[in-house]
Amino acid sequence: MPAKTKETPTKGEITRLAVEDAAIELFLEYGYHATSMRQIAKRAGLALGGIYNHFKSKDEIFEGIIIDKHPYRTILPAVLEAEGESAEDFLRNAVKIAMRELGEEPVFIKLMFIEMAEFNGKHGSLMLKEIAPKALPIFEKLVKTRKSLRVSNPALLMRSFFGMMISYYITDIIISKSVIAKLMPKNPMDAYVDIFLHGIIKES
Amino acid sequence: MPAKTKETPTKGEITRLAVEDAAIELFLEYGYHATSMRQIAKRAGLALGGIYNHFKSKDEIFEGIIIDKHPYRTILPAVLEAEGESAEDFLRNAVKIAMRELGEEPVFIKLMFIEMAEFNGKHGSLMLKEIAPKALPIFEKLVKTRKSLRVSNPALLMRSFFGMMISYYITDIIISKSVIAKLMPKNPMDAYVDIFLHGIIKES
DNA sequence: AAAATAAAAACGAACGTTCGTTCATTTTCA
DNA sequence: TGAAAATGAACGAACGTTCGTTTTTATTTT
Repeated sequence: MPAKTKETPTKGEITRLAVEDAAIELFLEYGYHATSMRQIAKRAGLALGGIYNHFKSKDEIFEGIIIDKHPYRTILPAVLEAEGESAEDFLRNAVKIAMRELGEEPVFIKLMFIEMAEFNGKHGSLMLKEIAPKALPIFEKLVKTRKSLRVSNPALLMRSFFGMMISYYITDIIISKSVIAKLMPKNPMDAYVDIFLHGIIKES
Repeated sequence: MPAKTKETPTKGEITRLAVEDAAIELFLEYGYHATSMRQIAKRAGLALGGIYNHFKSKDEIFEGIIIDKHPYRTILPAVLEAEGESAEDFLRNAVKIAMRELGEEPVFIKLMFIEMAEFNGKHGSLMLKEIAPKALPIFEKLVKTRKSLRVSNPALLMRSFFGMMISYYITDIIISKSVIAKLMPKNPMDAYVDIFLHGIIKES
């Protein structure tokens, strides 16, 4: 019999996950403070008091969520395995992988809004401290080894890369229900990445 | 005697502004739902009930704020007056003007977070509908007349432009208290705009 | 200019509701 | 058979809003 690596989840673990899933849905829809413990309990399918067998407080639910849904869990490791001959290939692949992991609805991006809007960035440093140390070396290596890069500052390159990703999803949310969305190219993300790589100005 | 263009503000107008100013500060710090009417009243320097002589509800305060602080009020008109021989000059100037109007602390950007996080984009369409119709023609003209542009889709160009601005402020907020901020170039916005204009890849 | 007056503004107690959390108890699970 | 999990009533606190009243302001009339 192998050492117990992954037993069948216990009842408590199932409930705990159900609470987190319910809370995510509600937080994304109404925000953190406008979501009540009663709503969470109802959607998770248990009584109000039952939540407190798995979480000490409402805050702890949110913290549990941002830990479980944190990009360093799945997205970052996947992105770090991106490959490519040139810097351009590498970054294109990295974006593709990140998008695949983020999925259609970028839960983490929206959680970031909530965190910034309702917690004033209280958990922000935690979020960043997990990502930056892992990602920065990649961009440092990129700058050093790929001569095809115009940008020589790794931190700036990293900021620009993540900024591009974030701004894509934000503008997507903002324009998704407007006529502007219909004016976008077929693959807006490809076009977006292309601008990041080559800029908007035609080289003379 | 000139037609009455701007009389001295009445008492009510002064109080109304004081309430909005107090509310902005608190909303930016704690978010909308975590800010109470009592906090707003206290900071504005009047009694709880007094607020309701100027606003019908808490929601109406927020709406009053996003109308007063809306970019189409001051930022957009200023940006639309940007000039420049080439598209690059024009866009560089536009960014400079936008930054000057946004100021050090981009209140509108943070209000946008609150709106997205706590109102699920309820006012979003209003925000966009005011900006897009006014800004899009500028980018259309830009694409048509400036042959130096790689990007031919005006809507994409506009989205990319605003996305770049937004992502600059977001990443600034995120990294401002981390070591990454110290790794940035002297003028990060200039470097950021440069990437937007020319991309990160060196043309062969 | 002073007095009168009606509207606007300010006040703070009070209302009904909802909030997050606790608790004693019962049920389910290992 | 003990521990873990689930229950829902209960608690005190805080919420947005209302209300009757008083004070201040702005305008009109002396």
